[in-house]
Amino acid sequence: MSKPPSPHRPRALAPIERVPGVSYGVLDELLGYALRRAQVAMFLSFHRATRGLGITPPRFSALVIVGANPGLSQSTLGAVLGIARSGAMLLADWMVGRRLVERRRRPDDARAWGLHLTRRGAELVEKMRRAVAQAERRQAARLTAAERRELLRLLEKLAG
Amino acid sequence: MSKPPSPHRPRALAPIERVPGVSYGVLDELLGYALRRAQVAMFLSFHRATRGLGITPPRFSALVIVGANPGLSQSTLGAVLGIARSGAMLLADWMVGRRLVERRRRPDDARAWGLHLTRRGAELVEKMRRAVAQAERRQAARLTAAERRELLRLLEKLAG
DNA sequence: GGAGATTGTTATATACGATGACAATTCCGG
DNA sequence: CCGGAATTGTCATCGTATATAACAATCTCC
Repeated sequence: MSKPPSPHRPRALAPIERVPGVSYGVLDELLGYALRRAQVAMFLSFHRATRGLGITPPRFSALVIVGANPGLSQSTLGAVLGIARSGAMLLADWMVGRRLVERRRRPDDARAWGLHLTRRGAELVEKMRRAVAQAERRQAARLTAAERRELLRLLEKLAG
Repeated sequence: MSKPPSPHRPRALAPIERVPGVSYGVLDELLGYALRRAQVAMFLSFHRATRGLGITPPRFSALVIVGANPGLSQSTLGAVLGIARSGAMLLADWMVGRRLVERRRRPDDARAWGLHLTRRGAELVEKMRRAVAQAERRQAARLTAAERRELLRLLEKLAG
């Protein structure tokens, strides 16, 4: 069993433009490559829309998840986001440091913390939610509403 | 102008499973989130299929691009992949170190190198191409052929 | 010919995630 | 109810991939 390399990462802070005069070979036929280009485009749109909120997609996801599941443990947060416990802790530290989230002891399990949005956190989530929705709308403006729904459906189906 | 945070990265080496009993809130409606889940799934499929070849998606892309554009400069390679010159150089170093690619002086420009696949590189690209195509086929088996084409089309349209 | 852009290179910094260890606590089979 | 196994949060450490900034050599264009 070989050790897996690090996952495929969108690295660009600028759109990945097609370079004129360059042939892309088999890349043009591959879902993986198209997926990455689309993700970089969405990331940039996200970043533009949330500039100044100090947020990133993982942080946004974490806040939304905590908001939707009060009392969630850090381990479960990590599982939901697909990261290790240690990473979930750093994320929680960040949220707590900004007073967006509180750690409360759980009566049922003295090992675990329960994560809860503060009032401040809830307000920020709402602000972010609007900004992100706008970013989505702007980027997805390249598609019709029906195409957007279809794309969402196909992505879910592909990811399983 | 705030400094951009690092781009949205798929971090998981395991599929991002839905955790039962957890609500995903607004995330379920967002293209960005669906895109990431799909990309992680494709990355895992890629990794499984190319295990042992010591390859990653960026390296694969770089080799394909060099193969399709003999004599390409490192700067252009970086532009195509959407990374900085310095990163393109590391990628080139890796390819040259494995004797998959040669740097040849260009008669028209003494600053730039021209990158060329070696015979060994061309053979590896062909082997990889087959493995990656198989990975795509296996993962995209969740979709019909028509759905796969439609997904590709929508992703291209979204990325612009 | 010279100013300014481009190319490759190097050094440095940063961000994010994994891994592996640890103590406290909980769970579970007997 | 007891003791081993699993889980939780924490910490220290490592690895990878990126960016940025500087530099010399070279090219472009006026």
